[in-house]
Amino acid sequence: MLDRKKIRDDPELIKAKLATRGDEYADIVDRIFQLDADERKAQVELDGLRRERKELSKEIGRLMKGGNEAQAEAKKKTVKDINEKAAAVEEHFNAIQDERVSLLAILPNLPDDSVPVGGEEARQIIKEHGEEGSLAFEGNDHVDLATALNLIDFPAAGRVSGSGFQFYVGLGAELQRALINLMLDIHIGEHGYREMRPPFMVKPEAPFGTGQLPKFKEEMYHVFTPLEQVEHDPAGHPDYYLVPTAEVPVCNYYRGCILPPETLPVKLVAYTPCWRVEAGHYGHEARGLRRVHEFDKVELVVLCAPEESDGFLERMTGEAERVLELLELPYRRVLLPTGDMTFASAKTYDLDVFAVVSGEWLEVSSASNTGDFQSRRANIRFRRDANAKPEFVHMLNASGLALPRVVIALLENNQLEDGTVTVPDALQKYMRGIERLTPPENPLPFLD
RNA sequence: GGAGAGGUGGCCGAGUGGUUGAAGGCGGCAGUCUCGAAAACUGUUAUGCGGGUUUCCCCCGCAUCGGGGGUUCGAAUCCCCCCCUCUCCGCCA
Repeated sequence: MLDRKKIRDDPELIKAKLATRGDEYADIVDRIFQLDADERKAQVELDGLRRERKELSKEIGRLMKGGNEAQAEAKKKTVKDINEKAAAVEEHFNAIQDERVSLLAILPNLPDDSVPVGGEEARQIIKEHGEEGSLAFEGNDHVDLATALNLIDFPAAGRVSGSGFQFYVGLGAELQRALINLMLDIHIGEHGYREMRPPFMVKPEAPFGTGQLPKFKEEMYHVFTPLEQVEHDPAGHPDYYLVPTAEVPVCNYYRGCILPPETLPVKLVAYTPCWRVEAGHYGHEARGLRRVHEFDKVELVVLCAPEESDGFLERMTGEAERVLELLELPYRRVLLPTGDMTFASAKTYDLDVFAVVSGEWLEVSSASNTGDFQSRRANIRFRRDANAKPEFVHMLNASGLALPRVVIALLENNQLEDGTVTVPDALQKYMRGIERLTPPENPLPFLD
């Protein structure tokens, strides 16, 4: 959420900055500017009326005590008139405020000045680590490898849940666990994060806080209480969202709170499954593990003082890179341009890994500084000193990492000509010392 | 799922219709005292929005006692709905 005062102070500047993210925002900013002025005018009027009422009511109390009923009754009439007027002003005020708030909620964050302006073509490759490389033989892609090695049963997932889901089987399932544990251990042990296991279903307020709602409602799975219960109890527990990323529950951990001095920075790491609708993506884009409805991810979240967030973005991105280095995967760091960033972000780095057979760079991490955009929405503040005024914290998140595309690169890049796949050193101790993925002696039949 | 109890400021806790945004205590901060500290004493100590002044200094107003709605000239206080917490029983991984 942008600060309404910023729009009040310099609407043209806000319009210019938002124009780099899309052309639909100028009108909204103008409208908010107008509503803000009207709202304040209405508030002054309303506050004045309420003040009058308050004073008169006190006076009535005094008159009643003094036995002066006739005068009291006369004043009551006056207050009733004031109330009628106030009710009308209040209705007007509420209508303006509702519109202003809902418009403000659909404006994205302002991009940081260091972010390149433009669309996909303006992406900047900041850093490359490792070679794109190629295989000395004709390799298989991850779907064929995962199937041949009895790691992932795609047809079974289709039967049970539909496309976009997977059954990880045997070493495939172990590989998932190993990757999750490796990542968690690195971030906890080497990078000083605290692990958190958040709820996987959240109330609508949570994705509002992080910025998925209201604009991107259609990208999350929505879970409803059984109809019978709702009829029985219309107001109770209306709905939940399945978390699209751990960022949603973890960032909302301190929703509505004022953090005492010495609390910051708060560094949290969480593993969760992530659920995404990903509507409209089929074909090559979605083959195998490229784009799925449910996947595993380890996520880093930092809450810090405003002056520290720039530094944390660099650090967190580096921490995600560390995992790729341990996995010995070639990667590059990309600075996203204004038109490519997610709604809440002021600055984002993506990490892409190279998958040799697919011949593509695949996004496995996204590290974003959201500044005070999310903390305003989720109302998370802190005090520098015991008696200092509360300030909004800065919030950052970074995937560290999302598993499916890591698995793609791991399988494709590490395959040998005999069809087996080597396990990187760092991962072996998480996989019972297994050095190579080979077809099991008695595979679980994958049946079409 | 059944029965009961309860939600007030950073914390504890008073308050059942009229200067109560809220007594009292604890904690925090500042000061006095002290070589210093403790103790004691004094003062201060919620958040948001708005207006004025003006720029971070103050003044003023409004709202907020779990959330929402209602009654009333006036609600922390009365009524209704919801949420949450705790205790006991039941059920269950």
